[in-house]
Amino acid sequence: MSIRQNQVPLKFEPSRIDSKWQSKWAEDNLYKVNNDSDKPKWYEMTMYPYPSGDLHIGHWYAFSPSDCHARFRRMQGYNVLHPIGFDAFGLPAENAAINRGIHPKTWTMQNIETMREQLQSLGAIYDWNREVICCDPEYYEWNQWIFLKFYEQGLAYKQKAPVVWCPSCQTVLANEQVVNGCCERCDTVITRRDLEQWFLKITDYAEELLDFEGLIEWPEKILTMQRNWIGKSEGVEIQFGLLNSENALISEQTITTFTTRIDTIFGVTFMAIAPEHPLVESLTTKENSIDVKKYIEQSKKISEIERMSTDKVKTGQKVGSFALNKFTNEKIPIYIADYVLPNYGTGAVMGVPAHDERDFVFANKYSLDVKRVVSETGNEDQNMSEAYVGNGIMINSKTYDGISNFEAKELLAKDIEKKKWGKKTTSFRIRDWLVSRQRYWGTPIPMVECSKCGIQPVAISDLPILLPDDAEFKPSGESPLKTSIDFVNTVCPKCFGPAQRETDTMDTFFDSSWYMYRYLNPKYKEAPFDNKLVKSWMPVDQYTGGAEHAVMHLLYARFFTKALRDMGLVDFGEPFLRLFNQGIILGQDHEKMSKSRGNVINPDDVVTGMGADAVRVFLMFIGPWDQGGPWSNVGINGIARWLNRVWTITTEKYELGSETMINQQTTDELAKTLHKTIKKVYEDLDKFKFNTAIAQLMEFSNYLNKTLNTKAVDPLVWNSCVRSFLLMFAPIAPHLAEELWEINGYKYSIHSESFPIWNEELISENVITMIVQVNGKVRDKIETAIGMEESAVKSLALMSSKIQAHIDGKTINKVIYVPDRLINIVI
RNA sequence: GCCGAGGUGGCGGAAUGGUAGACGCGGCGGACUUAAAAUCCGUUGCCCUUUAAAGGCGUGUGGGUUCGAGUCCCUCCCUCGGUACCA
Repeated sequence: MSIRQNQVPLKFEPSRIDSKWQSKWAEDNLYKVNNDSDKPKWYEMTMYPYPSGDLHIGHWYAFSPSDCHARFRRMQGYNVLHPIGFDAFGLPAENAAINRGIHPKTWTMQNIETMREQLQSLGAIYDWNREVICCDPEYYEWNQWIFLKFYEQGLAYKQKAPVVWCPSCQTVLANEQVVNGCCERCDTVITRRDLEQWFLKITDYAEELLDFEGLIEWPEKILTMQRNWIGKSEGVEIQFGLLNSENALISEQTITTFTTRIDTIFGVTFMAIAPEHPLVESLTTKENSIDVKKYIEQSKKISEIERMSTDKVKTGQKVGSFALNKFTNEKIPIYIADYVLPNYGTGAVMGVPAHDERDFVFANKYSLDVKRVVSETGNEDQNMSEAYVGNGIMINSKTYDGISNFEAKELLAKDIEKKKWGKKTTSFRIRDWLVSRQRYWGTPIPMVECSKCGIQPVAISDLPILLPDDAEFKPSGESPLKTSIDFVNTVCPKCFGPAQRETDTMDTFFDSSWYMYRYLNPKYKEAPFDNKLVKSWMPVDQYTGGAEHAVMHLLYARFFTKALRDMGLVDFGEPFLRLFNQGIILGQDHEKMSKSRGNVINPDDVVTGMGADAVRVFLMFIGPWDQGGPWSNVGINGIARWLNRVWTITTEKYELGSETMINQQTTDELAKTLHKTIKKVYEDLDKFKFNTAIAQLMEFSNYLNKTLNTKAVDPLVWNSCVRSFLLMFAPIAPHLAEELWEINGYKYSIHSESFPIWNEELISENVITMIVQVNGKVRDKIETAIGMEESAVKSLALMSSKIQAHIDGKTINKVIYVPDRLINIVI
């Protein structure tokens, strides 16, 4: 794919120009960002890449438009910080190490080397002095520092939690390593294991994370996804009594369920609890114990697989005991069922088949009663073919009959609280963030376990806790750090006796939750970030990146900033004020790019042949940035042609011949076109509408081309048009713009210039094309002066022979007049 | 299933409720050339028409609102993305 057929030859040497300016900019520190500036600040960030070792076209699609936007802000007069770094910890490094025997550190650092070079070929305004590499101890030391702060605040805690386990590889798997319930590497069916693991209490912030007030401009789609992810629902917790099969109360104990539909309490016909529920054992009667055990075993194994592949198979197992509905005094059977999740609500569900789809399916399968208690407009039929989940009037609910179910919800909740049977409560879907990874290539969690003092935090003065080089990271069934004796054996920070280090490492989302602070001064030694710089630069004004990070990364980052704020470390609550999500670049076949499809485009090949600017411009031109779109080897030729034309227009000698006449009208028209162009390009770049901005510039260059042929304007006017054009071109095609700026004899650098400003007066028209419609259909167009009266336009329109032909003596019922736009004659 | 985005020429895509198809690709015709490529000029939604003029039809489907709908409302179909037993 390195040689494309029918490639349009360029009039300039792109590789020469690219490297010429890239090295000049670097030498001059042109893009070094000054922290002290009179200009207003603009912090524009793009999500940093994982150093996979190869910069693919998707990276170009993410980075070149964001660079263009940052450059535009720069030319608008902002002091712009547009940093880049590497998300350098993570699984692929460890996999490469396991497969190829290279140390993860070596592999990662080599990849960063090559990717840094590839990134430089973009010609972006990155300030490389601020590069962040999070596998560097200089960075992860502060991960540990922040972790200790979280621990101090009670936001970090250790608890048993299940992990996905591959019995064959003897290793913990990440969710994405599980394919159809099997290990992606060896295809073995996975199981689960309970391990003591570290969590961050993001749930403390669940309510506040739902508040998006502090954000200026985020896509509604992302907010919805975050809302759903947090999953707030308000309901009632209510206790049920417990009976054995002889109707005797088992104990004073009760079982609590959470429901959002307390209005259906009279329709409860069974209770379903999670197989993991703590009361399962005590509720299981002798005659059911074998079956219950079997069901629990089975759900442990199958649940994950079933969940992924099948839809809504509801199974359960009777435990033998009964629950007592305190409102009806009815005795209802208790089941364990894997559709009830142990970690949501109370892990127990009151089954109301008539008004819940899942309960309905379950009741059908086990022949349980269906009892309708909410009536949809008078329908009291008890033979239901499906659950009725809507609202209505209460029936079969004793004293609550006849009122709306909304009202009943309120009354019942109050009643329950009065009787002390339960309480109103709010439930969240979001769970605490599990940050422990049983992996080598990550930040060591700075904790120590002492047999005398228990879990102890490492002293801040002992940071960083370095990742040892000698750990065996090949899978063994334990955290790899356990194999480094020197690492594990340490001294208790409290009693100075022998102790062991925590051997889990941190989730890489920990790194990316605060890297925006570190960019400000990645070398800062006193703290994770320099407060003075945080005050002047944060929060990030514009963040761009893929929508795949809608919930995890973006939610974690918001949580971090709120937690840091509550510790008094920052004084704002949102890290990213504006967010824009780019789409996905597709292959030429309109399919997602993948090696197996063979439709991958290697940007290096194209850049070598056509230059960075051609690639940048094409990627921005194919369509709206947030929609993504297909690459095209043929389509990029159009860009090459355009760049050639730009080259010609801006380098050709413009001189008036002896017989050339300067035409005032042509000059005025050119000025108007220029100013219209400036307005359109300015407004489009502002809103990330690169495709239409470029289209407008193309139109303008076509117009300039015509002017070049007629030479009917003064050379001074011509030169100022070329100058303005180049300035608009600069953020889009920075190398070529700089070269042409130099050829035209302007002072280096174009990238230190301001974006042109348009003059609204020059844009206003005095003659417009009036559309004349008959019955809403365009029949003629007439030139009229601006601001013409309706009556005048009407008589002009009626004079048109084309219009006459359509009216043809019929009576005019009505005339719609839109000033300076159209007139519609209705007959 | 639910949530979100979208469906416009041969293709990528433009269009504050007011000229549908900007800009570009591709195609066609011409100029230049021994020739080809490149370049330049012209042309290009479909139908009818020898051509032109003049019509007619056209933004996934079917309805509606409006003087006027790609755009607003309702029904359905399809594509893509996200998410999933949340009680």
